[in-house]
Amino acid sequence: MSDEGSTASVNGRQISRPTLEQVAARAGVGRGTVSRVINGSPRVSEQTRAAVARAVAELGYVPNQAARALAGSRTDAIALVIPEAEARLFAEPYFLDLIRGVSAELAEADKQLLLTLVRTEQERQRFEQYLAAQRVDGVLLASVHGDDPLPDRIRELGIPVVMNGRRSEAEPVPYVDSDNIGAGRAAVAHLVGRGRQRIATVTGPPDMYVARARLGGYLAGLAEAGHTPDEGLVAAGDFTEDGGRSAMRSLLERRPELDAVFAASDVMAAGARAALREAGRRVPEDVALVGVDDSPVARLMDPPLTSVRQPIEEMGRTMARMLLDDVSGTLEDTPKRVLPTELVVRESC
Amino acid sequence: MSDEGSTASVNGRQISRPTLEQVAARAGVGRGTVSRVINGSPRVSEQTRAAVARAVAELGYVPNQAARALAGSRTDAIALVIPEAEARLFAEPYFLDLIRGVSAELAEADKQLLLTLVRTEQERQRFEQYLAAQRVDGVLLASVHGDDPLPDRIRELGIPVVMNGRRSEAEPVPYVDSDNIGAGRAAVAHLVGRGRQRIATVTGPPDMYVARARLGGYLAGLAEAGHTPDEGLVAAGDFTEDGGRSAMRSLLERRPELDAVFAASDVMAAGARAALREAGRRVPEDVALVGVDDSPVARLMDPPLTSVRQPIEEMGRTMARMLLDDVSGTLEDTPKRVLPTELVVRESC
DNA sequence: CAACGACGTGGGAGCGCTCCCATCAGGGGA
DNA sequence: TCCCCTGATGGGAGCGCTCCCACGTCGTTG
Repeated sequence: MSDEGSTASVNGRQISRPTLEQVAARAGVGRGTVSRVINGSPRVSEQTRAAVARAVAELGYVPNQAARALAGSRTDAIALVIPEAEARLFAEPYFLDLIRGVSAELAEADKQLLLTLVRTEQERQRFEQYLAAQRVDGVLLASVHGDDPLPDRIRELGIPVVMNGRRSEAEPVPYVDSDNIGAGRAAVAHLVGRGRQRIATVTGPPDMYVARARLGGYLAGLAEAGHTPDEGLVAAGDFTEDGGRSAMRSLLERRPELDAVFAASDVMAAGARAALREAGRRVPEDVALVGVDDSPVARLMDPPLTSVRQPIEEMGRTMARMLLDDVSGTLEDTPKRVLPTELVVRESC
Repeated sequence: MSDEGSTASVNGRQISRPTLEQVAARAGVGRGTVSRVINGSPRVSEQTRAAVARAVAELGYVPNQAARALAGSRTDAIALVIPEAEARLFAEPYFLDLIRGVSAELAEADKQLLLTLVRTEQERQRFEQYLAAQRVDGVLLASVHGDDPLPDRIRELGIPVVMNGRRSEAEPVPYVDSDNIGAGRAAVAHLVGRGRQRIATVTGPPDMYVARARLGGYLAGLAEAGHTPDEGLVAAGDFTEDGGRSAMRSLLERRPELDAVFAASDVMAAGARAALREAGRRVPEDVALVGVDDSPVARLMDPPLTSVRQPIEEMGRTMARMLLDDVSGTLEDTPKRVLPTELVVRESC
């Protein structure tokens, strides 16, 4: 009775899960040999390998993860941390796409995805406890603000991290970002190409690098087209629909003659659209509109919104790959990757 | 050197995590006593408890999760399984809301959320391996089709399961669903109240219970209003925008005189909206439209869409709570919970 | 005044792995 | 023929915890 593996009762019946030891007995080999086979070590003869494989199949053996983690001090799990506030704010499919990419990559590497939505400061601290409890081999961080100390703290704990986006131009922690400057430039270039003269922008909150970068792209685009920048044509939003609406109102008040708007997100573009309709401006006849994200709302807007697409899922995959490399020690130090964006033209300009 | 806890190197420096043993030594008590304090056992004197708490704080002790799982055979982790295909199909925020609810509830109970997106049949099988590896204490299943054997298989493994939605009227596995029949009835009652006479419906795929239930609600609503059902007013979609569009086209062809449509999802309603526009029908003047989900696209449609809201986040919370109860053994057998839906009236009817 | 619970406590015995060292055959070179 | 090296294998020693039994030490009861 003492060597039957762990058991669980199901409707009174006992289901028992075999252990390494039992597989070894069945295959007529030692524990170490079975372990070697399971972990794909080359130091096993072909014959033995086959015998062990047979025993594994016959018993339906699956290694116990907890025991592996304890003995080998690695968990085969990765945490993805998403601040709850952001999950509401952002064009919502963003995080689903990101999760999809991360998940796909981790599945290929046979790693588990631990999803952590962080709501409060208290939960943040609890998250650091999890890390200390050695539940994960590495951490992926989505949507970090400019002054967030978490990435550095995690690194201090000796745990590999990769971020989605960066906190500033000179980000010391490994990250994967999309080309936000390029996004702004592409949008402006397109509007200029359509003959627009007075191009405004609705930006994100200035404490986020992504907002500053898109604004930078907008300014660069204007400069390249020989336009003079005008502060009156820049209004700050906060990545919400309401924010987009009021930013647009203030733009219309200050510069009623504007004929195009680059909104730093589709959601803000939707708000801007509403403000334009209020003011009796037609899109695209009177004012052309471009957003960022190419989210489903862009397709559904009236008229459908031209938008700069980010390769979100690909960012997720890249982050996961970088992190796994870091965990396994095959990583260049502090890598940064910036993925290209792409303008998707629809009827709004 | 042999009793210093596990170590990890960080920039060449060594960070060591204390063990129970070390806390015990520091507090001048035995290992068992520290364990009791950590786990909140009442069988410890107040004085000892305080001494241990101090030692824990001084050393920054955090219990090693792998060791706990191995010795205690529980992982404090729950898996949430989402079929990848569905994640694309559905009104996308659906799963984010669900995740949010689950995550909130698990965080309160100090459990981890393991997110599993299942893409292929192969990944499904790998998931069963994970279960066998005892990585999780229980499983939450989202979006199960009528013939899915997975829920039963998991139960056979002796692992607690709760599903989101059900496979049929007589679902043997614990589940949390929303009142889909009530949703259909509410939509029809509203349309009837607005004087609509020829009310059509675009349904989901008939192999999903949720689709049949909403159709059932539609039929019940008609019956309650004294309307005679007409098969020509029923067209099957597949929960996609395209599906909604072609279903609407066929409805218009068969019953050009229809004056209202109940679409079984917002996404299909968006497709139907497009088909109506094509056909020159105005919404709501010629045809009134109601959807289900109350997703962001409903608000953004033109005109904004009346829709039946499901309490998605609340479903997530309820599922998590039920599962945790099941895991801890404090659960009534095979509980079912059906949460109410709510009509959100906008300009589309 | 002895016997007896109750309570608080210490620590042995695992949980199922990985790591690593010792062992054992063979085969080739001196 | 003997020795050494290589490749394959067995199994001890943990990993850090929980479970549980055994051991005082009291206050209480007959």
